[in-house]
Amino acid sequence: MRLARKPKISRVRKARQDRALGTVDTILRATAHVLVRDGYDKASTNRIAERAGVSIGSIYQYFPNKEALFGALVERHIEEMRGVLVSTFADVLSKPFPEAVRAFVLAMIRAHAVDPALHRVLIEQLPRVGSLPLARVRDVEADAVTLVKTYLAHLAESTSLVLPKDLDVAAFLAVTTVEAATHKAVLHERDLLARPSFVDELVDMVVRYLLRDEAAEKPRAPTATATKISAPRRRRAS
Amino acid sequence: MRLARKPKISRVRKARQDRALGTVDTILRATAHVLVRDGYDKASTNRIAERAGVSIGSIYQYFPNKEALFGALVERHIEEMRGVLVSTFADVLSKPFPEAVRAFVLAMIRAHAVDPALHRVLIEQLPRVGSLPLARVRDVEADAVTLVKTYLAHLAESTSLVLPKDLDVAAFLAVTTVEAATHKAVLHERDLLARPSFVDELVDMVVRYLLRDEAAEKPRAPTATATKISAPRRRRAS
DNA sequence: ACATGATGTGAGCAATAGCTCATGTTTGCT
DNA sequence: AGCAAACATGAGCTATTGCTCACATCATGT
Repeated sequence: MRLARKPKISRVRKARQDRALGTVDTILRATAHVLVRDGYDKASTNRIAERAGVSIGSIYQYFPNKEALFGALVERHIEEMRGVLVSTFADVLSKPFPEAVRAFVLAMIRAHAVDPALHRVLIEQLPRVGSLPLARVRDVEADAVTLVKTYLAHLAESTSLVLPKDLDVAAFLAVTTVEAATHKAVLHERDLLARPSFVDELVDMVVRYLLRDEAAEKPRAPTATATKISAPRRRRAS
Repeated sequence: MRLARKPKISRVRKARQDRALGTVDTILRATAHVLVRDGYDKASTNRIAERAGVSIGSIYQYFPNKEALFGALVERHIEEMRGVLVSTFADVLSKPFPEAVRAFVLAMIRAHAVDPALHRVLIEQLPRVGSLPLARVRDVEADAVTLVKTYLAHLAESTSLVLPKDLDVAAFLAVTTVEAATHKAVLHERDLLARPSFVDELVDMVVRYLLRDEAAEKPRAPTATATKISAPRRRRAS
């Protein structure tokens, strides 16, 4: 209600003792819990404090305001998903093409499976938490697009594979497609997701699109070769 | 804040006179305006009334509560987009395959261009408005998937085209892909959207995926034939 | 043992939200 | 013209929110 007021003095402490670290973690867990259970509207700071078994004062000891509290939660969740993604990307990039796509898809599914319920609420209500967390998500997505684009460029140079001309659009479409499909499937179409054909088809779709050769006829075509590529730029340490 | 209270008596009027119809329209316009300008959190009923140049009382004359107000706005917007979509679908279905896909993509872009700013806020904050409007959006999407699936089934029967085996997944992927790509492009990647290659590539992707023939080599392949198909089921009159 | 800063508490305040209702104004009908 | 119903008003009520601050407790070094 009163998010507009300028902070007079930074009264916010950083946790220095173990006890405090624990409190911060408890608060964030409670935030996630209440958010998932009651939705953003009902997730008042008082309620969160109650759930955490902590006084409201403690929350404002470590977070300047409600927005920062939710921001921290978002940041945490993004880093978790990002961790899953990045840790898989390393060997994704060294695989032959169709397998790399499959690994990419599987990584995306795993990343979305970290905490689906929280992920859902976060995605659905992210902008309400301020513009910063939303920007962070776009950063991650932009990173992915850049990565894929670079990967495709390397592929085009070092192999005989025929790729789309407009790699900007191609990378955007590939990432958007995989992200959207896994996102929607994990959140709303668990039965489709459970079918083996789901991953197969999604991989098939992306491979068929990116590969303009008779090599695309069989996903297992041994035409593609391995390519190393630089890791995605990090904005800060995880 | 006080959405939980049970309605004692339906005090809500239906607009019968022209003046009232105008008031309702003014209120909804103001709701959209404030929502886009200030975001959902700041979009209080008092503020909306002020913007509309109408007293708060008037709002509660036609909407039982804030949720219903936003619900009505969502309903309106959905019907508008749906109108654009459905009106294009008629001739989409009578076209040869690759052209049908292109028309479908263009229709989706047009639908998202109805009121992008409002669409954005609505999408981003929809769930907060209650579960009903969100369900309506899913209905529309589910309709699209069903429609595409039926279309594909007819295609498979009446032509020699080779399609994916799992039509459920195929239809889901096709709709999700086109929806997500156009949605993200319209909202966040206007520069990509502006390139001619955007539509070309998106169409190409879907066509290549759905068509497992040498017929897919050239999007303009004259192999595909026209097929008529029933219109999407409506839930209520527009 | 004691001092000092880090940590934790919770009653309560100012602001604002959604919403009501007593009252006034306009419209349509005879 | 006159009347009833539809329409419109807005001061103000209550609930609740985000947040403060004076104070208590704990952890640690000396």
